[in-house]
Amino acid sequence: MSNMNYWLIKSEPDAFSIDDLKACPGRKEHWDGIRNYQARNFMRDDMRKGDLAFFYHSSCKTPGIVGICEVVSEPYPDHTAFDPSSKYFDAGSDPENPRWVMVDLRYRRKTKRLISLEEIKQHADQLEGLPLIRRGNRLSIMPVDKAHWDLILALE
DNA sequence: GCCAACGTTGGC
DNA sequence: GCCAACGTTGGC
Repeated sequence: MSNMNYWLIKSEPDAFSIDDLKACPGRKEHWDGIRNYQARNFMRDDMRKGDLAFFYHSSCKTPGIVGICEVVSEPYPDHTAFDPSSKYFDAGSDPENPRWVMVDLRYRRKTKRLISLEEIKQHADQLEGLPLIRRGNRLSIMPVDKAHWDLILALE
């Protein structure tokens, strides 16, 4: 897999944790509800089957990377946008031309320990351009350079 | 719980 | 097309 991409995806553990993903049938789940255009564009244009992603816990006691998952589908329409009863319903998403997409993610493993945001920030000089450590960052799906991926994993 | 940062909406 | 108001994210 020579031209695969690496990612970081955020999830609030109170809503959906790495353990929740692990507990899913087949250890996989569709990653619905992305309603941010920048995150959508990354997913739609650059995320492909076989890519790997850090699973990051946000809005919790110690935010950080807790595991690794794999993209196991190509991007496809997020059907929750068409469901009026869904909290992700978007009347502006036309089923003939879907506005939002999702992918399927499969649990790979947990990291040996939590790699905290605080610790990642300590290596900021070697992680230039990583959106996670940019001020005010709110991206829930972001690309991670291979070099950055390797560096962060080496902290494990 | 606070609040800074950011994205989106909508009036003009 | 500008920009104020608003809602959300997410670290602290």
